[in-house]
Amino acid sequence: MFLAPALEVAPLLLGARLTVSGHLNRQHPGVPVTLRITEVEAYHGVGTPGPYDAGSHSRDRRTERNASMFGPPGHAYVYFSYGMHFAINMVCSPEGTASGVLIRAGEIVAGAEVARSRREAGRSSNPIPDHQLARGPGNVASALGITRPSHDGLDLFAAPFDLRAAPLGSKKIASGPRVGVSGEAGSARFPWRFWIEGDPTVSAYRPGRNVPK
DNA sequence: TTATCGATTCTCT
DNA sequence: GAGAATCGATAAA
Repeated sequence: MFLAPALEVAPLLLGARLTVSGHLNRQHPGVPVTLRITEVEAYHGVGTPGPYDAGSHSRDRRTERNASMFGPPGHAYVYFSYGMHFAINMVCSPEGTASGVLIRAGEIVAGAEVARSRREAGRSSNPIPDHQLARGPGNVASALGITRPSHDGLDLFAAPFDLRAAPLGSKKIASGPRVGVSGEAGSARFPWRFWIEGDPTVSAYRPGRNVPK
């Protein structure tokens, strides 16, 4: 087991509340939406103590895409994925080094109507159940109205964000391999996914390709 | 219930 | 040009 910034921070984010005021989202502005975080993943990058993390965007060097992961801790790294989704990370390591925690899922505890209208925009099928409003990293960003051009690199502890720790109570934390990460980095040797056990908002596990036992 | 597949575009090789 | 830290619909079992 390895110890490094993102790995220390990831479990602490479970149960925390992330509020995003909607005004930066031009397509779907609205009242603030608050997420109770229930699932996260840690990623290591350049300059972070611990093993080489082949699943990390910042595994080798700084690029235009991952630049904010090398920025100050406590800020957002927002990336665009699979041609259609955004996902948000909290940067964890000192400026100049890279590590982050991907916010994978949560429960919408305020602003559910705005979140639902953003999620359902452009789709014509069944209404989305409450527990699926922010299930999966792409859905988290969608429900909160987060995009790369408007939110990448911003401080998570200042407007339009407001991140606050919250006690987890009697809930238990579970951990396991990360979702969709290929190769050894997606194996049980990297149990860097953390979630609140039994919570219905936690996303489904999907193994990456070529993951060894 | 589980498996497969298409959508869509950015990033790096 | 290939692959990607995904999602949701549809098909199969």
